[in-house]
Amino acid sequence: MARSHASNSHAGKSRARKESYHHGDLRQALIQGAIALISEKDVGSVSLREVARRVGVSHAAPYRHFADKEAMLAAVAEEGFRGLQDAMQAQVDAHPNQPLQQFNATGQAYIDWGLEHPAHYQVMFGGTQGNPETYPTLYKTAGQAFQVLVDAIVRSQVAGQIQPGDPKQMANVAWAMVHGMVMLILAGQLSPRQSAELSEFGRRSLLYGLAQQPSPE
Amino acid sequence: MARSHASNSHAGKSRARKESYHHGDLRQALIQGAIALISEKDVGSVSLREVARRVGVSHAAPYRHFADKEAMLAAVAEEGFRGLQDAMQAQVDAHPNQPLQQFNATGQAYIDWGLEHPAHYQVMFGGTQGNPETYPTLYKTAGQAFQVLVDAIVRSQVAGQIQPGDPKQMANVAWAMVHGMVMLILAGQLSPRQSAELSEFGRRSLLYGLAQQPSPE
DNA sequence: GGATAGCGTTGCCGTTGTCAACATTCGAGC
DNA sequence: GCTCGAATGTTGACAACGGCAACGCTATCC
Repeated sequence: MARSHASNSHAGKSRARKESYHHGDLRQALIQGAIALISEKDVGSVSLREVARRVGVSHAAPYRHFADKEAMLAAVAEEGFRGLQDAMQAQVDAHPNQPLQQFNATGQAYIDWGLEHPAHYQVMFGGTQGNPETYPTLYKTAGQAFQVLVDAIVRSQVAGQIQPGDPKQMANVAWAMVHGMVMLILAGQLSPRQSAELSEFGRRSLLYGLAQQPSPE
Repeated sequence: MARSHASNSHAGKSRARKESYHHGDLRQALIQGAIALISEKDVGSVSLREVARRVGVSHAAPYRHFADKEAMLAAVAEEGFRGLQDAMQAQVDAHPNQPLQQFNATGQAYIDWGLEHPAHYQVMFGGTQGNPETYPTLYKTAGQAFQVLVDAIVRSQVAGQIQPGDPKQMANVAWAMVHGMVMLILAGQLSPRQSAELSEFGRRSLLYGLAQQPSPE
């Protein structure tokens, strides 16, 4: 629309989308296009060709950047883990010097992120799991997100607000809990209001336990 | 093996696979074939046509029994929930009059089942979730499996081994936990030995809590 | 300024999900 | 027992898809 009289004379990148044969950063454009597409339709019905169409390149162009469709989805998943990590880290930063608050808020941020990006979340966990060797950077990125949780637990332990014990194991348990809650809620068995109650209930259950008597076995 | 000399002379169903035009129970055969196929290859690379081939019918035959591929996978998922429920119920039966043991064993049975049927498990949770209306029997079957857990919690409450409170909510939390653990383990981040440790650690965390001090907030 | 490698395109292949038209069989009512 | 309709299964077709090969454009580096 707005055709400014200012000639975008500077050659370089400002021309951006002009019909240049080369795209500049197609790889990133494909990932973003795929994320957009996935959030509109469901995961299964996403095709490499439609992503390419959306971005405005030919159907085979993606193969210059990804070995196959699975590799592209792995990149999408990786991007998801980055977003998830950012959301969790933001809560850590929002509660300085309050380790247990950080732990709680981090878990809630995880749940919220999953519920806000259901399809993307499914790509992150429904896809190619099993062999970390196949997509090492994906594996590494997921591990970094996980580390945010571990760190919050360690700080809570130092502050005496969480029991001593292997923080990684504790983080596994906490992660399992929030992950399971996201899946259950996405499975459609709970209303949004019930979801909020569940997350609070889950938080308390994990921290303080369900058992009546403290003697194990 | 044991080939009895008893002639299967009675015409009817015993002939089973004879080249009859009609299959007898194609629907069930397709479901079983799909389960077999899924457990061999991975979930995504399962095609309706290959299932049909495997069962020995034409590529369009499945459409007499399922609206589309998704509906067939929903039936596969439903079958999975039945198996899962059976595995859990077996543990309940194995520990009569020991409610908390039932609760623990039920959770472990859930995890074991998921780890033993990874691909099938992914169909159950990776697939068409969201609108219970679409596949009501699937929704109902999943709910029945869930109920096994709820019942075990109620009995534990009656026995004074689990705190009073909404058992359904508690079951949600427990389900989230075991489900999350299965997903984490299937994601390949843990060795089998670590998995066993995790499940025990998770059980204790859920029952007795992670927090150092019992005062909330 | 010409080679070269990176990036994108076109064209093609086999496979898939799905539909429509046709064939076979089973079972109910005469 | 025969006929006829409803189930059930088959064949053939179509568009879309993932993936490969062969080719074209263009930026860069000597």
